[in-house]
Amino acid sequence: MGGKAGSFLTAMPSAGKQKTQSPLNERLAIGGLRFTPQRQHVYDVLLGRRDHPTAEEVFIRAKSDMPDISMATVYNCLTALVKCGLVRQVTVERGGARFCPNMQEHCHFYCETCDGVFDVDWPKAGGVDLPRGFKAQRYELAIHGQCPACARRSN
Amino acid sequence: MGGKAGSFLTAMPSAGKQKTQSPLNERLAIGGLRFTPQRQHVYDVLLGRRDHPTAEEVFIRAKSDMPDISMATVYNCLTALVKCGLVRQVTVERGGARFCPNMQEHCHFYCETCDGVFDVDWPKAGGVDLPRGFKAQRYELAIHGQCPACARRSN
DNA sequence: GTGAATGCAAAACCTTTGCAACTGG
DNA sequence: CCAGTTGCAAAGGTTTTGCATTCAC
Repeated sequence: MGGKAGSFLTAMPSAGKQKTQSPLNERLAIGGLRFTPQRQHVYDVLLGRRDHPTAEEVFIRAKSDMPDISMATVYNCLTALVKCGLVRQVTVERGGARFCPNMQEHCHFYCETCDGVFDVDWPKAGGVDLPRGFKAQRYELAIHGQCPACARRSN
Repeated sequence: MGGKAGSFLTAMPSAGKQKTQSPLNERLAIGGLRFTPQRQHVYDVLLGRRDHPTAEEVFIRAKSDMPDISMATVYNCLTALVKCGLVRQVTVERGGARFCPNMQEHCHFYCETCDGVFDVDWPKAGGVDLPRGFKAQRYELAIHGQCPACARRSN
């Protein structure tokens, strides 16, 4: 709710503002999508922050550097980024979807107290015996509980 | 669930109108919630079908036997059932939340083609190394892919 | 040049809320 | 009796859509 929903994470060598727009460029092309400054910028906004912003939060951050960008375009860009495999869409129980540029195998930990979302290593995705005939493409594990800060506070 | 549409699937072992309102009854009481005919009926609707209906689908089904029930009440009942541990709320990427009266340990398989939701055994919930300090309360695994029928059709 | 993407506003969709009347314990 | 629940309608928040304009390829 009110809180900043900050979620820091495992140290990631993310680095800000690399000029390698190449991957976006090419990834979009593969999917028949066009490269636009808006898509680059939305992607940069996501890369620049390691929390898991909602579409609206992305919009606000994007707008500060690109005042004319619209909400509809942000949704369009996010959808394009998800389609070309650079961003994961994370569905939460309450509130809007969140977006995450970490494409490594991992799952999400949701703090029920502060609503923060944290990345957690999950190397062995899979490992479920599916009934015959089912074809799995993607596994998503959500863990609900309390993050260290909130757990400490409620002790 | 009553008489209408009776043709197929007399199969459900559940039997109509059982008098065992006891579990709902008690479960609600434990949480300080009241037993009402609406809550019983919404629960019956969920038990009577093994798919994973949305709130609106529950509403439509409930309304056929209880014409005065309102959407707000359906939401209220579903929330109450979730709170007292008789129903799971399942969040999907597209469309509204779905509700599932199967409380055994299992995960959900989402067919990307037909949007169907299937229960899959998942005995070993857990098995993730959480960073120090995180306290897990609940694990939810979602598997996305194609169900047998859709997989066959797209071959 | 042409179709795709943008920006804007309105619509659609899902869920919650306020409130008077009702009811379960 | 009284707090919790219902039904209704209206509001709230999120996402999509229609359309004229602009832009990437």
